[in-house]
Amino acid sequence: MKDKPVWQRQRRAAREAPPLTREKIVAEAVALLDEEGTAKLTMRRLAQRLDAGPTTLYWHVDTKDDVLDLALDAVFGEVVLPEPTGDWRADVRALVTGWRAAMLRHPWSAALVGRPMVGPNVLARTEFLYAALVRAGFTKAALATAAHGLANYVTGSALTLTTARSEDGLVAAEYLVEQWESYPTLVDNGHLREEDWDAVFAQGLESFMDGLESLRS
Amino acid sequence: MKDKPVWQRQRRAAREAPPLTREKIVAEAVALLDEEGTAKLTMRRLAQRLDAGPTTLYWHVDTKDDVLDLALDAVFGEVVLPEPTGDWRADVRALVTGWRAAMLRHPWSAALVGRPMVGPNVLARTEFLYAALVRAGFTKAALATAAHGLANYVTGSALTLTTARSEDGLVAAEYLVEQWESYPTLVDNGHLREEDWDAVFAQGLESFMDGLESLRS
DNA sequence: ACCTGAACACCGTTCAAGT
DNA sequence: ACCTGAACACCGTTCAAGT
Repeated sequence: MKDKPVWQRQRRAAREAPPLTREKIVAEAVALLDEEGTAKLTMRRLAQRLDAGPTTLYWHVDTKDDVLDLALDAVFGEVVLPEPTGDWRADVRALVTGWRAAMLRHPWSAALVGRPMVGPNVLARTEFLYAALVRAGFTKAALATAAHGLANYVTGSALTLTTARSEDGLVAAEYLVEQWESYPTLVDNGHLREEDWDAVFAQGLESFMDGLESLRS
Repeated sequence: MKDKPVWQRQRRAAREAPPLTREKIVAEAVALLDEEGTAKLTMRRLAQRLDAGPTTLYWHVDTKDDVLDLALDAVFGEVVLPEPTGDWRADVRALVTGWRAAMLRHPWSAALVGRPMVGPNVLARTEFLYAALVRAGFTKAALATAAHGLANYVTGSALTLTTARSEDGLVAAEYLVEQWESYPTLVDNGHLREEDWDAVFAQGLESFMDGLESLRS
C-alpha cells in the first residue's frame, strides 16, 4: 500500500496543531473587540485571525450574536467575586467596583448590555448581588428596586464613560462648548468634560446606597 | 419649439409632490424602527419606504449612523419639558418619568444610548435636568454626581426593561428558572420576572433622590 | 467530528450622470 | 438643487462536500 504524499501529511499535522474550540473563538473575539471595536468584528475577520475558513466558526457557534453574547459574558468572568464581609455596603461596593473596572477594560462591552444577560458569569455576579442584598434585609419589591437600581447604575455609568471617552464623544464635547448660548448650565458646569469619573461614580454609589437604607426590613 | 412629451410632465409632477427632506427621512426611520426594530433598518429599505432610490438618502444625510442619531434625538423630542415648580424633586421626577416613557414607546431607543448624545432635543432635556439640580443647590462634583447618576438611572432602567420584554428576554427568563440550583437567590426572588416595573422604577428614583439630599449645599 | 469553498441574498457607500 | 443606477467592497449564513 502506497504511503500518502508528503503534502498531505504536512497539512494534517499543521491542522491538528490548533483544533478550534468555542473558548478560542471567544478569546479571539474579545481580543479583536479590544483592538478594533464592535464595528470591526466580522465572522470573516474573526475566522481569519484564527486561521480558519470563514464558515468554520458556524460549527462551534450558531450565529454572530452568539459570539457577542459569549464575549460579553467573558468580560464578566474577569469580575472577582468578593468574600462576603457581613457589611452589605462593603460587599456591594466591592462587587460593583470590579464590575465597572472590567467593563472599562473592554470599552465595547457596555454597549452590548441591550441583550439578555444570562451567561454563567453574569448570573454568578448577579446572584452575589442579590445574596448580599438579601443578607442586608432587602425583600420583595425593595430587593428588586435595590438590585436593578444598582445594576443599572453600574452599567449606565460604564456606558456613559466609555461613550464620553470615545473619539466621537470627545468631538461631541467640543461641539457642546460652542453652544453656550443654548445650554449655559451644561457648558458652565462642564457636562461631558468631567475629569474625575471615578469620584463621580463612587459618590453616586454611596448616595444611592444611603437612599436604599430605609428600604431594609 | 416642441412641447415635452406627456410622460415627462407626469414624471415631474409625480416627483415634485414629495420632495424628500431630512425630517421625512427621520420620521420614516422612527416608524420603521418602531415596526421592525434596529436590525431591520437598512438604508435601502428606508429609501424604499420613501419611494426613493437607495442612494438618494445620501444627499440629505452623510451616513447610516446619522440616521440613527437623528432618530434617537427625535425620541427625546417627545419628552415634554415640565414647568419648574420650585420643588426640585418634583421637577426631576416629572422630567425623568416622561423621559422613560418616551424610551419605552420606542423600545429600540434605549440600546442606542452608546453613542454621544448631543442632539438638540437631548441637550435641552439635559439642560433642564442640570438647571433643576442647580436650583436645588447642587454644585461642582455633587452636581455631576446627581446629573450623571439620574441620567444613568433612567436610561439604564429603560434598557433593562425593554430588554426583559423582548422576545429573547422572555426566553432568557424561562431559561434562568431552570437553573435554580446554580442561582437560588435570583430564581426565588423572581429576577427577570418582575411584574411591576413602574413601581420598581419609581421606588428606586425616590431612594436615589433621598440619598442625594445630603449633597446639596 | 470537524473543516472547507462556493454560493445566496443581502449590506453601506461612492460617483458619474441625469434633470 | 436634488435624484438616479451602476458598481465596489464588503457582509452573515447555508449547504453539499471533503477528511
